[in-house]
Amino acid sequence: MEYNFREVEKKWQEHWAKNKTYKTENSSSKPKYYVLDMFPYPSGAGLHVGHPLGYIASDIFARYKRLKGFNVLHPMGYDSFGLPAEQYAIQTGQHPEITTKTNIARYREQLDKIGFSFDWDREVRTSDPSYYKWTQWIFIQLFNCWYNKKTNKAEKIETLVKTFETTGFKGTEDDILTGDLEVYHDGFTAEEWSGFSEATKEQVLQQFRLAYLSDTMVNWCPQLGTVLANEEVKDGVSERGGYPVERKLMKQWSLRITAYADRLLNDLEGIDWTESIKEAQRNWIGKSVGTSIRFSLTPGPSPKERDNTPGYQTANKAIWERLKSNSRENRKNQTEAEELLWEQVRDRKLGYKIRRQHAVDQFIADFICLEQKLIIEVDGEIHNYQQEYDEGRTYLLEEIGYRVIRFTNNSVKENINWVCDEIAKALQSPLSFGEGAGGEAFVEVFTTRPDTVFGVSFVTLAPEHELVAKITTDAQRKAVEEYVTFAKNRSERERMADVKKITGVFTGAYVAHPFTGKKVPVWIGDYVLAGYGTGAVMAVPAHDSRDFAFAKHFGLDITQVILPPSPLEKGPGDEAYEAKEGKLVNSDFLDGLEVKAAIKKAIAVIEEKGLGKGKTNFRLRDAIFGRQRYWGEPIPVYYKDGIPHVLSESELPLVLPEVDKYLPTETGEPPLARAKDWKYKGEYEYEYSTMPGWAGSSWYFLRYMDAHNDKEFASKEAVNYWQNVDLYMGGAEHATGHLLYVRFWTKFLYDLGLIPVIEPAKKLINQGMIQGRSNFVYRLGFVGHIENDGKDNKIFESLPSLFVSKKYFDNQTEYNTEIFARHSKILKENNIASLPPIRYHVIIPLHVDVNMVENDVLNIEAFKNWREEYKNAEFLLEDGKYICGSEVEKMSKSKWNVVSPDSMVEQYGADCLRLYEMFLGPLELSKPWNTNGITGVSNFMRKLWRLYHTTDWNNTPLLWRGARGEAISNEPATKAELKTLHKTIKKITEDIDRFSFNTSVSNFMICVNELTEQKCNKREILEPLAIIIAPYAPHIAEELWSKLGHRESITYAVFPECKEEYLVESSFNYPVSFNGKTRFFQEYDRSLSKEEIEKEIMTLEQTQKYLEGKTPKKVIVVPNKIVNIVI
RNA sequence: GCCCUCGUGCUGAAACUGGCAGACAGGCUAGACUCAGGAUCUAGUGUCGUAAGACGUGGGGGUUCGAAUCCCCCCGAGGGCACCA
Repeated sequence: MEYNFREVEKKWQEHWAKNKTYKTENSSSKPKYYVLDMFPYPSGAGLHVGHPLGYIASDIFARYKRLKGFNVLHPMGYDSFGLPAEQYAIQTGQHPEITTKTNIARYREQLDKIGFSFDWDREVRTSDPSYYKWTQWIFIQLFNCWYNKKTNKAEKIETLVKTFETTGFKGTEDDILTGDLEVYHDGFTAEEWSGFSEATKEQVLQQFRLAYLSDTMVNWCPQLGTVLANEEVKDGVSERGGYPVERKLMKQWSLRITAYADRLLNDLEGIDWTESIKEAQRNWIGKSVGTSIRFSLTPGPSPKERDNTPGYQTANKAIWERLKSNSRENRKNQTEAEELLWEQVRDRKLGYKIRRQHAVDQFIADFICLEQKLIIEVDGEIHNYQQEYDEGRTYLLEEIGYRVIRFTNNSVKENINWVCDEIAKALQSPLSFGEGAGGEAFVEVFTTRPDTVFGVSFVTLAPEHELVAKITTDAQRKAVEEYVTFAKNRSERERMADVKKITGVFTGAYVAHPFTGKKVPVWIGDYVLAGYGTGAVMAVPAHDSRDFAFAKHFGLDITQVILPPSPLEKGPGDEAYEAKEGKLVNSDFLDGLEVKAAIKKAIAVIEEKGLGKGKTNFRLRDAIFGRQRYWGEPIPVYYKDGIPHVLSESELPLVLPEVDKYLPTETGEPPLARAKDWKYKGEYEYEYSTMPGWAGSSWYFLRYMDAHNDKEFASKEAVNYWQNVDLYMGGAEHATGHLLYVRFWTKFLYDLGLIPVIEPAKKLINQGMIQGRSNFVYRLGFVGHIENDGKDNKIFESLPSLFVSKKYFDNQTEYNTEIFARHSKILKENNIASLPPIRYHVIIPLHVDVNMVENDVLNIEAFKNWREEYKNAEFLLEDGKYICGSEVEKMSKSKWNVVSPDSMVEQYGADCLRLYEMFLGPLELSKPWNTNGITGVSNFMRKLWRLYHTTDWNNTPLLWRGARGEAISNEPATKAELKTLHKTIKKITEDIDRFSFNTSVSNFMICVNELTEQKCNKREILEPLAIIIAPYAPHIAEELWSKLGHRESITYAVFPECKEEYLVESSFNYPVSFNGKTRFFQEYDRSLSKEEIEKEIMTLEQTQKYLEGKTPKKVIVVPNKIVNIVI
C-alpha cells in the first residue's frame, strides 16, 4: 500500500481539530514553554511558500517540546489593522473589516493545511474591540505616566504633580526631566504651580507624559494621507507603497520611547537574539557619550575690520540725501513725548547708546539702539490711521534684523517709568546680539571628542539653528539667507542622496575658543543636523572626516592635535585621522595624553570651568503614535476646552465608528471626523487620528496568555505562569520597528508592576526570506524606421506582439537580422504596406507568471490565454522552445513569482512541504525558492512508509497485514538497529536544540536508509522512530503510530532518550596521517593508551612506507580521534 | 563611510567544540526494468591525471603536529545605519 498523503493528512487534521489536541491550559505540573511566531498581517495575497518557513520551524520546536514533557503555549492570531485593507477600502468602498475577515479566513485555511499545532482557542485579532480595548487601556496607562529619571522607571503622573506641588520645577537642568525632551520650558516654584490654570498645568504635564500631544516635525506622506514613524520611512519614501515623504510640523500624539533608550540598549545584553538584530537596534538607538561645550559669542570684529561702511550708516544709500534732510527736520520737530523719552535714554542711561531720528534702510526710526538692533517707536494719534503702513514698516525692519517696539504718546507721558523699564528689558533680552553680541551669549555644541577641542578651527551650525538669524552680520546676511532658504527647500531625500555635495556659508560671526580665547569663525552647513545634539558642532577637520571635507572645500584651517601611534600612509593634509588612538599635541593641558585619557581629562576640565557638561545623546526619537487613517485603534482621548482627556477604563473600548468614506474630510481632517454624532458624552470631540499598525502588535504576546479575559489585558496568574516568550520566530524586517516597540511596552508594563518580565522574548531566531524566482518574456517593444513620424508607431502597436526567446535578448546585435526578418514577416502577414527598413529596436523584458513556465520553458498556449492582448502573439523560438529569462527577487504578486504553499501541499502533501522547507538549508539563510530537491524528500516519505509496511524487501510492497500492526515484529532489535536508532535520536536532539532543522531531515534520511538496509521491522525501533519524526512530519507519524496500535495521539508521547551504551564501540578506526595528510586507517581498542597506540603504529608496515626511512620528529595521538606523525 | 552576516562541488548544503572536506539530497552520466515516464532499481560523479599521485573550502599571509573552522590584510555578496558630531 503506497502512502496516500491526501487521505492521511485530511484525516488527522480533522482529528486534531475535533479533539482540540493542541489546547493548552494555564496551569500544569509540567514546566512551561512559550513558542511564538511573528504576528501575520492577513494580506489579500494569502500565504506564499516563504511565510510558513518560520511557522514550520517553530511548530517543530513546539511539538518537540511537548514530546519532551513541556506545557507548550503555541498560539496564532492576526495583526489585522493596517494600511493595505484600508487602501483597498478606499478603492472599492468595501469596509476594511469585510476584506480583513475574508483574508483571515483564507490564511486560516492555508495554515490548517500545513498541519500546525496552534491552540486556536487563543486566537486574537488586533482589530477586534475585545482586543483593542486593552490596547487603548495600555495607551491610557502611558498617558497617565511619566518617566522618573531618579527611580529610572515609569510612575503615575500623580507623583510628578506632587513634586510640583511641593518643590516646583527648576527648568531644563532639573533631573526630573526625561531624557530627550524636545521642548524646553522654564522652571516654576510650587506656589506658581498651584496658581497655574488647568490648561497651563496640562501643558506642562504634556512635557512629561509617556503618551503626549505636541507639535513635532513628522514624516508626512501626502499620497497615503498620513504621518509615518521613522522606521516606516526608507530612503525618503514610505516603506509601504514607496511614496515620497516630507517633513512637516504637526500636532501629534507621540510615545516617549526615548525615556527607555538606555534600558532598551542595555537589556540587549541579556537576551539571546541574533547579533544582526541586536546590532540594528543598537544602531537605531544610537547612543553617544560626550560632552557639551559652550563657545561664547565674541564681540564681532570692529566695524573697520569687517566692512568699510561704519556701523551707524544703516540707511539705504540710494535715498540717503532725502532721508538726511527728513531726519534733521524731524529732530527739530520732536513731539512732547519724544522729548520726554529722549531725556530718559540719552547718554547711555539705560546702558546702551541710543540715537534718535536715525535713518535705517528706507525709514527713519524714532529711537534706535544699533548695538542691540532695537528700534523704539513713539506713535501719536495719527498711528491709528496708518496702522497698516506701520505694520509693513515693522515687517521690513524685522526682515533686516531689527526688533521694533512701540509706545503711544500717552503711555510715555503718563507712565514714563514703565516705558523705560520695557525698553531696558528689551535691551537686556538675549534675543538679539548679532554683531555686538557678547557676554552671556554662546553657541553650545555637542561632541564625543572633547579631547580634540584644541583642534577646533570653526564651529558649524545647522541651517535651522535658532542663532543663525541673530548672529549673522549684515555683510553676510544675504548669503546666509539664500543658503538657509536653499537648505530648507532641499528635501530630506535630496539631502540624503547628495551626501557628497558640500554646501555651507560663513555667518560673519565669531565665537571665542573656550580655552585659548582665539577667534573661531561660525559657519552654517547642512551636514549638521538640527535635530541631533545641539544642532551645532565644533569642527575639528584634522580628526573628523566631515569637518575635514568642509574645511578643504572652503579653505579653512586644519590643526592637527593627535599624533597617530604609527605614521600614516597618507599625510595629515589628505584625510582626517579619526581613530581614537595616539597622543595629543598642540593641546595645552592635554599634551602627551593618550586619546582615551584626554577625553576624560577634557570633560573634567570643561565641567570644572563650567564650560559644559558631560552628556549622552541618543539618535532614537520619540515614536509618533497618530495616523490620519481609519482602519486602526481609535485613540481613547477627547478634548475639553482644547485639553486632551483620556477615557476611563469603564468607557472602553472606544469602538471604531462607521464612516461614509474612508477618506479625509474636505477640510483635511482624518476619516474619523466623518463619523456622525461621534462625540464624547455627545459634547466633546474625540481624537480623530488612530493608532499606528504597531500598537496592537506591541503586546500581543501577553494577550495569548489569557486571550478571553474581559477584566484585564491578562490575569496576574497567566502572566506569572507564562512569563515571557521562550522562543520567538520572526523576520529580520521588524528589527527596528515592532521588536523595539514590543520591548518598550514590556518594560513599561513591568514598571507598573503588571508583568514580571522586562523583555518579551528570551530567544529570537529570524528565519531567512524565501525569495522568488521570477521569469521574463521579451517583447519587441519599439521598432524605429527611417522615417519615424509616429504614424509608424501606430502601425506597430496595431500588430500582434512579438516575443523573442532569451538568446535574442541576450545577444541582440548578433540576431538583429533574424528579429527584423520576423518583424517584416508579421508586417506582410498583416497586410501592412511596406514600411521603410528598420533601423533600431527595443526589447522589453516583462514578468510572466512562473506557473506558466517550467524549467524556464514557456507554456506558450497558457501564455496566449493569460491575457486578451497576447491571444495572437507571435514567438521567435530557439530550438523549438521559448526560453524565459529569470532573476531572483522578492516574492510578490506584482512580480508574478509567487508560489503558494497550497499547490505544494496539493502535489506532495503537507509533511513533505514541511520537511522540504526545512531541508532547503539553514533557517536563517535567505534563499530563492526552487523545488529541485523536493522529489528527494518525497521519496524519503515513501521509504519511511514502506519501512513500516513491508517485510518483503524484493521491491514488491506487501499490504499492511491488519490494523493492529502484526507486520511489526516484537522481537528484540539487533545491535546494529539499536545503534542506528540511538545515533539518530542523539543527532536529532542536538539538531533541534540548536535549530539546525536541515541536518535533522538529512539524519532521518540516513536513519531510514540504514534501517531499510537492515530490513528492520522491530517495534522496539519503529515506535521511537515515529515519535522523533512526529514534530517534523506529524500526519504520517500519527498514522503510523495509530497503526502500531496506539489510541492516543502521538503529540503527547514521550520523546525517547538516547542510550549511549548502544553507541559505544569497543574499537576506533584511527585515521593515520603524516604531516596532517591522512594516509591509511588502523583500528585499535578504545581502551588503548596513547603510548600503546604510538608503539603499535610504529610497527606497522604502512607506517614504515610513509616514513621513507626517516625517524618521526613527533607522534601525536589523540585518543579516539586521530594519529598524526610529523616527519 | 561605519557596523553586522556570509563566501565550501554543477545546485541546496554538511562538517557543532581546530582532527578523514563535500554527509544527505537534487542534477548529470551509464546501465537495468518498462507500452510509456517527470515511476522504480543499480553504479559512478570535487578538479587535474590512463594511473600512481598531486591539488583543492573567495585571494594572500600567519598561529598550530594539524585550519573550511582561530588571527591579520585584501576581494566579493547580502543586510542594517548613514553627514548622528
